[in-house]
Amino acid sequence: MPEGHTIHRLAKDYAAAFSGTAPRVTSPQGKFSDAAALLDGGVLHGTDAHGKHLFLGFAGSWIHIHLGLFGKVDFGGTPAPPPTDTVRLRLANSTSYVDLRGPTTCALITDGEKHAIHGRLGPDPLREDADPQAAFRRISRSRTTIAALLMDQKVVAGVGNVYRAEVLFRHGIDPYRAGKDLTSAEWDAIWADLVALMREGVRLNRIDTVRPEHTPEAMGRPPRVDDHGGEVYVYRRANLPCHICGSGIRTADLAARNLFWCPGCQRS
DNA sequence: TCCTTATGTACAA
DNA sequence: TGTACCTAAGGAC
Repeated sequence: MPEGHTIHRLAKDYAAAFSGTAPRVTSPQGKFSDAAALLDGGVLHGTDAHGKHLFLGFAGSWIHIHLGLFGKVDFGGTPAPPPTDTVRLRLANSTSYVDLRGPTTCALITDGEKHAIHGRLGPDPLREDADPQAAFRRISRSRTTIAALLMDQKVVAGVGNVYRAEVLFRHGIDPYRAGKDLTSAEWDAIWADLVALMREGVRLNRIDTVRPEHTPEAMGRPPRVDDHGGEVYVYRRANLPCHICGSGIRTADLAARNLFWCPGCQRS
């Protein structure tokens, strides 16, 4: 689940259920018990998200959450069921509960530490304060592939393996092209597309990247939903025919992640 | 019941 | 570049 759109959606959902209330804060699994005891009964004043980092605001401190590859969050109404022994953090008030499992990070941090995290992250297409030119300055100076640069959170924050593969497909760009060979106009178009795709991702809580004219329905094929919840052009479609040109979708290891692209549609 | 895999990151060598 | 970390689902036996 967790690319940037998931985290921004979680920030909204945590705020809707708990902002302005003083939830019970517990750590059934135990790894966050000391901090939970400090926060228990304090008011959650708001939430924030930058890239894949989620922040829950309490007086004088923040809970910093990063889901990593496995982290999951589940919301529910009262009465909350007994927590299972993998729940790292539970918030519960008179109407809702939310459980966090398997995060890479769940830590209590100061304002200053939060500020430092923002400082090391690149612009986030889902944040109003984002400066896409800051990303282009790094990209246009780099010999690294555009596929790797899009996954580098210091360059752009919030893009993960699905949006990376899909946005490069939508712009017909070979994932192995060097960042320095990307034109300013190409970057502007990619950025605008990421903003639109990721906003839609927050709204629908899933990743859909296929244009209306390319859906199976529009192309006279049987309806199909990919097993990650949305509909995509190339992500995890290795060896299947491209929706547009019919070429077999290719896959390769790039920086320990699976890269997917269409050799017919992404030639340069 | 075991093995693989996953939309991620950090750190060691 | 490799490895460690965190969890759960699905598939092979």
